[in-house]
Amino acid sequence: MEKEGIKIDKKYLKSLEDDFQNELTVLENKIFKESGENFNLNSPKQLGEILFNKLKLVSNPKKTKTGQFSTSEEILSALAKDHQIISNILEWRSLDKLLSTYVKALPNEINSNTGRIHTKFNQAVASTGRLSSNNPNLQNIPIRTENGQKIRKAFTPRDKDFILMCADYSQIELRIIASLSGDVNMIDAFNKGEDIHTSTASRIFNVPHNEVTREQRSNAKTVNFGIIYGISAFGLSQQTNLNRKESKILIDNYYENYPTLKEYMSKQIDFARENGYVETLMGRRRYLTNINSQNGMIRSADERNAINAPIQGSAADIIKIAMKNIFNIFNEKQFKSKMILQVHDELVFDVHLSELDKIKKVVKNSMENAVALDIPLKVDIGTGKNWLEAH
DNA sequence: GTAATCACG
DNA sequence: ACGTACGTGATTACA
Repeated sequence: MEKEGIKIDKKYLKSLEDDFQNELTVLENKIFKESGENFNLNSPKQLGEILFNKLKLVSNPKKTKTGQFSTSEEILSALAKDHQIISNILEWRSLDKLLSTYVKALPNEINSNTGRIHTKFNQAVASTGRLSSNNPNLQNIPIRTENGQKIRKAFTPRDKDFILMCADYSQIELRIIASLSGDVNMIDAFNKGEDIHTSTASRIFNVPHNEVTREQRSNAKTVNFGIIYGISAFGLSQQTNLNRKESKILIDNYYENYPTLKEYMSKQIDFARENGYVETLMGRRRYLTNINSQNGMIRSADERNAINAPIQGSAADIIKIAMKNIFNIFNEKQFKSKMILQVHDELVFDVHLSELDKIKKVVKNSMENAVALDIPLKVDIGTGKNWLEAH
């Protein structure tokens, strides 16, 4: 994958650079006018001074651990409703991030021999066994916002005879925790092919499947993610519109509905206390040296890791097995198509058009059957003339 | 070199 | 009472 690299559309990025730059200038002028002075918008320190000392937007502003005013997205978003300047700052921030980290930086990474970008995939960095990517990081290319999606479009097939293909695991971490725990309620939902978040919502809010509201599904989704992270009532309340008490009730409901999952989580923590490590499906260990710490906060962090590491790590094991099998088949069959990126639960391929049907089958089959769990693994595949379309 | 922020799964 | 979600990397400011 490092050697193959991925092609980007340099001209397109250049025009995007101009668009973003123009928009930033407009926002900048508005912000400075509203502030009554020019300053470095990229300095959280200067920005904090303006917002909270000069304009006095709130009476008791939150500070970071070094005593500086916090101007994080989380803090500013809460103020956006009442102050136009805030929404302009947030917009400027996100646009400037995209411009400096991606639009301007990526073209400089093109290798002059291949005309493509060659990242590094590190195999011994992440403590859970995931890969990481750097120089440049191609595992955090934007996708969530509209402007971010414009950047994804810059990633293309290597030439006119190729097409990009993405294959991603659907809900792999929840499927893993369902399988490892053996919780029949969650296993059932996956086996029936149900939308897992709707299914969870139906259970924890005690309403029929077809009466689950958007908000209920959204909250259930957050709880499902929280479970993977080693949930706390506080953490959940931060991520939802629920307060701490409501969050606790929801978590208790969750455990009542998935009792075997709860049991599994307790057993993982007990195992870690006893042995000082936890392990993944394939036996990769994560040592947890603070699992018996007297300091509650430090101990809790290791307890969350005792839950999370086997899940995140097993997902990493599984996709690595799939990658190895795919690589071997590609070699045997002497395909012209190449595997070019891995993004944790997703593989990206530069596919020769003549091979598309075969490649689709090989990849889907290899990923879905990398290991046998108590639940089927599901893989979604897409193709397109750029990375956004293929997704 | 560290802190703050924010991009992704 | 206290402080908290898991895993990464890049950019920028600033001491």
